Amino acid sequence: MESIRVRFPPSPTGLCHVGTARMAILNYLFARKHGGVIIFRSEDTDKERSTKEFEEDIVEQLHWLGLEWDEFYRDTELIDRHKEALTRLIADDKAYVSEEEGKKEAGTVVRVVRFRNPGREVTFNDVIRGDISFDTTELGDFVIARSIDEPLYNFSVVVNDGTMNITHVIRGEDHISNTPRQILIQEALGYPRPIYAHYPLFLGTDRSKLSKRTGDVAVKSYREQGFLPEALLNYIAILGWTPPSEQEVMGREEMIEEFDLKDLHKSGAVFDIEKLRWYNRHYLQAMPADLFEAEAGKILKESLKGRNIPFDPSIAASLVPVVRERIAVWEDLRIHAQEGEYDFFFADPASEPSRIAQKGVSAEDTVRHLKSVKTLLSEIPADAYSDPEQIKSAVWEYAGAEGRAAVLWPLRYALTGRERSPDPFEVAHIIGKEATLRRVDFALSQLSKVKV
RNA sequence: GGCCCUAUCGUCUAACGGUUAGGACACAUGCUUUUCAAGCAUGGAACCCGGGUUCGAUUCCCGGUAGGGUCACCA
Repeated sequence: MESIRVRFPPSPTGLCHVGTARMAILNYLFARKHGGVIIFRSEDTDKERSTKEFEEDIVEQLHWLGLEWDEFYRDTELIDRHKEALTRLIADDKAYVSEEEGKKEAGTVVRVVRFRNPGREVTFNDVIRGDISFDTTELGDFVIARSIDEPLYNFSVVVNDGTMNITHVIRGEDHISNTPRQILIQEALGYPRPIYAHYPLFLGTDRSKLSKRTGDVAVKSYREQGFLPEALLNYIAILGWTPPSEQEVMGREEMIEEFDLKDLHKSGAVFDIEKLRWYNRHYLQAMPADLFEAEAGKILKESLKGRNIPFDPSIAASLVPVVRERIAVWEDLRIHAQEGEYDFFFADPASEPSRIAQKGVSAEDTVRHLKSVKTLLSEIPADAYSDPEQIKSAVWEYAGAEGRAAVLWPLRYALTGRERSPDPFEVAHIIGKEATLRRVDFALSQLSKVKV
């Protein structure tokens, strides 16, 4: 077979959505697998709805996902070849100019170009679905151009695909019903028929076509929420495709290696954000520590600033493992940070006296425990705080003897001022000996107030 | 409504006539160094219905039902 040529033909009438991304990903994997050429073609035929901004967004988001292409075109810049084809069709009497009432404004007369439909059955083979047949007589002499200068989508794609020697048309099944009329035009123009593969659409949670109504669809919005491109790429590719290895987590190269159109599914799949989050957590775990630290630090710093809490980069650095196991998406960290979940790492908490004691444990016992713990913690050298295990072993025997909850809860609360937090040893390790002892002292002073 | 497509746990899926119908996400319970998170273990959870074909159908065929897509001078 001659070399493979595929296309990404988004229409720039909206932000890049996950459906656009999927179309690009599937074409990309296929082309790269076979060493083919990828053509990005902005289908801006509809001048009223198409904008430069949308086109830029699509290009930007696809690049963000790590996709590339070899050639770039805009449909409107291809008008000469559309006109040539249209003229030829009319000259051959395969299309004709028709004067009729304008649909947009009643009473006006327009001259549209209609395709002379031979009216026969069209059967085409779809790699994913097998043979599909349509009786095209019901289509009638459909309109292919508003005027000689304004070709319509179904006409211009055929000319574009034909003149660009596209060999494989891989697109969503919403185009199945366009295929027979495109084939008719294609045959009238004498272009070879490409190989078709129509994959099913992503579904929203209500099982209808995924749209703004049924879920978040803009790639940009996932990006802003802090999803990683690898995660989105992996999830979108795998949803509706089972590679031979049946692996779910795969990087780009691995996916290219395994890709085959035949393995695409025939039925639609619900786009599940929970599973996407799971993928994202996975890729966040795999992220190099320094990159993770940079991003996490940025978010923490920004959040702390709003509450006038001093940011300490070295503390932020040691927070990497703590944060890493608590978030699936960067947005989670933003929310947690905003709720003050990490404030105590950077500034002493204002412990509520009434919450220091573990439920059911008296203030007297709690004071006794905290004092003992303080002694134990002050006896170990400051550099032992570099290892949470050493802190733990200093206190562990005592806690075991007196009741872990009774001892450890007040310690943890004294250090964090929160009902929920990482364990006290991890916290002590991060804030260091000095702050640890200071916070225990403060809790003790708070308790003395409540005792009266 | 016409035409086209589809049909396994809540969701994503495996199975290519014979399986205790497998896995992942989510969920529930338990465990681990109080709480939270993570991790680990365990558990509940599916073959749309009816006819055929066959010794035997989740699997093949037909019909029904349900869901989706599409019916523009949008793409």
